[in-house]
Amino acid sequence: MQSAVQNCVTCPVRGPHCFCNLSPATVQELQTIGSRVRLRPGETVLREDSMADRVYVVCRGKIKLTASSADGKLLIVRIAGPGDVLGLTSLLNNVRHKVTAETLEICDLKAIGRADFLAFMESSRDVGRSAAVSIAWEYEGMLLTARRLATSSSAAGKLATALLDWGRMDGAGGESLEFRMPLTHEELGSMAGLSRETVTRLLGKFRREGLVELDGERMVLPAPAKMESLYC
Amino acid sequence: MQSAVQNCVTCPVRGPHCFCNLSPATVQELQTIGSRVRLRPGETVLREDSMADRVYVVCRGKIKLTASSADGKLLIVRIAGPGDVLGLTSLLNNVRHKVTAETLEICDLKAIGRADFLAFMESSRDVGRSAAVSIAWEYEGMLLTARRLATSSSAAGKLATALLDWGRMDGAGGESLEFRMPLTHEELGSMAGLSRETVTRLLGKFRREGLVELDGERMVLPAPAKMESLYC
DNA sequence: CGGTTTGTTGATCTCAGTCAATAAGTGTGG
DNA sequence: CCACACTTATTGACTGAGATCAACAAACCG
Repeated sequence: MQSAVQNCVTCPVRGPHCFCNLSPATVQELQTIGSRVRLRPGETVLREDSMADRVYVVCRGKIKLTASSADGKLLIVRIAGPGDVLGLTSLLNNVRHKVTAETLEICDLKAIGRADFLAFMESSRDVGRSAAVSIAWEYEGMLLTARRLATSSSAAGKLATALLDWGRMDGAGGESLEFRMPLTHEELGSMAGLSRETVTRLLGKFRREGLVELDGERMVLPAPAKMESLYC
Repeated sequence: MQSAVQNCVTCPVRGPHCFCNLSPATVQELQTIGSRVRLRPGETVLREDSMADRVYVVCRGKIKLTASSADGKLLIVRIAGPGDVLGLTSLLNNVRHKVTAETLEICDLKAIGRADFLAFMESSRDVGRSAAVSIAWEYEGMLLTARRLATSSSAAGKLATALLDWGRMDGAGGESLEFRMPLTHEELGSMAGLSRETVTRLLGKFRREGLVELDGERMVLPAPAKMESLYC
């Protein structure tokens, strides 16, 4: 039980789009509110259509966000990581959640009730700013997703763009992109709006063309530029 | 030249997701910064790939936001109206614009330079909050768009969902949705990810089925629930 | 072990994109 | 007012990409 991130003040998670990127005084205050939660892989953090009565700050682990349509088809919205906030947009809009969040790994979260969070936002001016930056970052990602879905006409284009987006978000920014790909073909299909079988076929094609290398969960895109020019 | 909205303090635009929904003192300050711009229909407010060096608050008129892919296909992101802010997410993320904004009518805008806006945000705590709420609202809309694009498999589903989304955003919330539809078939196609011809065919089909009534720019969806259950 | 999820490949079929031709509307200038 | 150009809408025919169905292999797991 020692390894949970216990202290916002000493926590090293401070990316540029990280919600916790606050002034020292405000971090102190953040430390005093909310409660810590530890979840095992596969647990549900928040559920579509439920009321947004609290927000969760991700301290450790990755969390899959999905949105579903009436007939059960899924869209993988994004994979949230440390520094992200879950449920914030729904809470601010005072509407029900439109996404389901499910842990992929062991996760540490900080849960903050609605009233506490709003009070926190009123109390320090950098909270609103940080929330805005955080949501703005999510928004830009969502925009890329929507554009990809709307404008890539071919299945190859959709899958290639989805892989490139993922790799650029997750991996190092070198010439060849290398990253973990924990999703099944079915889930990749959900991201790109394709069927499971089509994902299999296309990955095979990409591999034969030398655009994708696969080794278990490890995925490498050796020539992202070429991939983009060919299919996107 | 009298009709331009000249004063933030007396301006009546104060929706729940409106950026200008600020405390009186902050509105006073807003009034003192930035400069007013009037644009005619069809003019460009901001351009994809340009730097986000200012934000625009929409005071009057409607503005079409589009995102384009490498091969020139368009996605209509949304139609912005009074109280919306343009360019805010790009400015906060310090990246180039990912959308192009073009006026549909005569528009009054308030332009605020990057530095001024950031200073404004630092000066009053409700600015950050209001910005966060504003972006959160855009985010939710973007999420709906992406979900629609990803999960509606059939063309009819995509178009029906696009029309329903549009009507619910724009029109009254009664049993039958009635609203202005200023978009051409081509543009509707861009919203839903369809070709122009398919839009024509589907609108004809919907009309024959009594799901859509058209009279010039006026569009009525007499049975949104039925439409949703049939196609979404 | 058996059962379930995941990956792979082939065959078929349908939906919607594309091409083409035409009509209808809209504005412009003579 | 008409001729003209241009945009937008409409309909038909064709075709191809990808979903679906089906069968099976491989991995995973209690």
